[in-house]
Amino acid sequence: MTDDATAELGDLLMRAARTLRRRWRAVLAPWDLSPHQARALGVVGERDGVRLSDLAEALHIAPRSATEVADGLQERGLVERTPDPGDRRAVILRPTDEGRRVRAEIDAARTADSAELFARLPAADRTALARILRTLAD
Amino acid sequence: MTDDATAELGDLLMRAARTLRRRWRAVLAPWDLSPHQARALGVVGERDGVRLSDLAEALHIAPRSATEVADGLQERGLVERTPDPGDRRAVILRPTDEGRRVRAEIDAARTADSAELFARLPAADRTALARILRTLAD
DNA sequence: ATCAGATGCTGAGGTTACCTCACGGTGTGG
DNA sequence: CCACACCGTGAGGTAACCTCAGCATCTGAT
Repeated sequence: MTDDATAELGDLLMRAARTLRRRWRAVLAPWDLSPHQARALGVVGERDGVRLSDLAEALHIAPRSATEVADGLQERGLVERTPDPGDRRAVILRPTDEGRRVRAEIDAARTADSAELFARLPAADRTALARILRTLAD
Repeated sequence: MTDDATAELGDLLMRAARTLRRRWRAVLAPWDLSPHQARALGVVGERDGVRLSDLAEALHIAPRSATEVADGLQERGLVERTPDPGDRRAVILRPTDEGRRVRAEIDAARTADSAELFARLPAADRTALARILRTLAD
């Protein structure tokens, strides 16, 4: 395979990712959440009770920025701040009941959309794709 | 394949794309250009002479924002604004000599990096990946 | 036991990359 | 020939990041 073809591979990968990102954004629209907020809600709901600093690490953003993401989610009533009983400096983020509900809905919608997109591929291709991508992702 | 596995496929695709994006950013560092600026330089150099509005369309941004991207590239001496002889409202962007040189260097570096990354894969996988991704990208 | 230094969150203020709106200059079709 | 559309840009706004400083709190070495 020539260099030219590998360069195109990068391009194709980017394009496919963009397709996925666009669909993801569309899936999210009904809840009026940004992809980043949805991801944050996912992190908070994953383990029940997450420190702000843990959220920052999970989202690869500065701790200060995690405060803002939490503010946004809290304003929408999806998460709440509670004091950490073990460390009075820290704040624990927990999903509210609605937060848990929304998270579950979004999760289902995302899974359904993903299934729909990848249904274009025969099963063998899906397996191959997964294997190949695993090799590429760091 | 279960829904769960297709959900993971989406995840893997995003992760691979992120790897690529990170590398791309690193490749670009020596020229102190953002990915977006590099892409803009690529567009301007591709067809010699591009309208600002064409640039906007190519980059999927508002015309007003293309002005700013052009400003940035012009400040670095990589492109220049020339009047469109056929339409006195319009501005044609052209790469300067250095712009052309930088574009070529970046292009070579990107191609080399892409080749290095995809060299992890056997040739058959590269072909398969290209075919599969083409199916997915819109 | 103490206290110097590290850690956790957030206010203040900055940057970047977008956006919309309004405008002046210019093309164009009825 | 002129109403209207279109080109680029100034003005001003927003979202999502950032750094730095500060306060409260924890922790380890002495």
